[in-house]
Amino acid sequence: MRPESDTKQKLLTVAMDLIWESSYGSVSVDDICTKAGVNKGSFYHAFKSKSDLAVAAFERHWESKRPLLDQIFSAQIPPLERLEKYCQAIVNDQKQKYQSFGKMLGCPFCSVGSELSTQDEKIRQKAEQIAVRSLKYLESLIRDLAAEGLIEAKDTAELAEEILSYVTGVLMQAKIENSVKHVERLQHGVMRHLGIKSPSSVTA
Amino acid sequence: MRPESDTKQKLLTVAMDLIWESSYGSVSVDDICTKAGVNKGSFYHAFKSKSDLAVAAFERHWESKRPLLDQIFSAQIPPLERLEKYCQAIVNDQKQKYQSFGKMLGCPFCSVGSELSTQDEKIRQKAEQIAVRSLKYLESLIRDLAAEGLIEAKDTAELAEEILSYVTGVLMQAKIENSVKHVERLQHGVMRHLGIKSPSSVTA
DNA sequence: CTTGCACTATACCGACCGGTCAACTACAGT
DNA sequence: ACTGTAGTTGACCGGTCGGTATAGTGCAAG
Repeated sequence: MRPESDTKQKLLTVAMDLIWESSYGSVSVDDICTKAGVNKGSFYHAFKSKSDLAVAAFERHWESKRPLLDQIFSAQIPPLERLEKYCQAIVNDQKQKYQSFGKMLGCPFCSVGSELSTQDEKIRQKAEQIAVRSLKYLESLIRDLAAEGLIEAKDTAELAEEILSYVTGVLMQAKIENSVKHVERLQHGVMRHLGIKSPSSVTA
Repeated sequence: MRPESDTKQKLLTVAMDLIWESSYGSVSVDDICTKAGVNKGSFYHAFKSKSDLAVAAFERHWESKRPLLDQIFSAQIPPLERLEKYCQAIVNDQKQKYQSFGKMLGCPFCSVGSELSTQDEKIRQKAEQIAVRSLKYLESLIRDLAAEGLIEAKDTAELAEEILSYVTGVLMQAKIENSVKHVERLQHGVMRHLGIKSPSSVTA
């Protein structure tokens, strides 16, 4: 086929969708192949295992989100506004998924990471790597918030980890509660953790 | 057998252990039966499905933790000390599991809840119920902290949800990172979220 | 002794699992 | 036209899945 590897791309997209909607364990290779319109043999020509596909799907999903993240966390934007946009992007994403699927899906990296971290080391490492990448955005944001005197941060790295834990925790609880309500207060909770009082701008 | 249902108890305990160590999807009914020394027939005499067993195991695990929780959150203890003990209990539990299994296991309710919330409504509801029970402890604690003037809490329920999200988020990240380091800062992070400065007592 | 019942034991079910394989196709370089 | 190779196809593998069927056990009440 001409288009490089159409098959690979299709498999990655479909795998991410299916696994995000249910779980790694409950989605079979056949499920993925069927929905992607790809034969079993082609699957194993493109990826050497189901686990391998999951790792690649993680990477691809992150890459697909990067442009938006780079935009949100742009140094051109005042840090407080970055924070707002970040939280809003998460909330919007979750709401959109909720409308599509009728249920809260949470963070795919965390859901699968939490499911498989004790069993599949490669997937655990990938989930960890993505957490580390997320922390880079947050650390930079926190430093800039401190530079503007909005917060006092002696321990930037630790604070970033706390924020990430909180954000992912909220998404997990929202999934368990299967409700958007919880996640809508995300920004408020993040602000409280950072010790920022402000009602800030409207941003609407 | 005399001892009521020894079989049932054994299955519940073994199921919790195995599922906590790996995941719901990767533990089979046969695995559970073998490790519990129970035959398949007896399993399905005691529980009508694997999912049913999981729900019962959740309930049993919570009940086994209740005495400790009631003790930690006793109104006889100053609220700040309750908070410290709560965090310490979690850290100790995680460390102990880490030593036993060589890996971080996180919170079983959250791991399984996150894995199955979109697929098994009964398990989702059980996980949610346990979250609600946990919130009761936290809300009461927060009210008492406010009564002592240690924090200002207009929105007790929301604050309790935030703390629970943070705590479970930390446990999940610790599992993904497979490190105790992260979870050791739990108390510090909780204090920050509550806006309590104090280095407080040593408690060591 | 006999009946009834809670519980156990094991063989078994069809469906499905992740993964393999050899035959095949399409196309690039020669 | 010939060959090497990347990619495709679908039948097929042994094993395992959650769950069932049925026969058998020990025991307490009649």
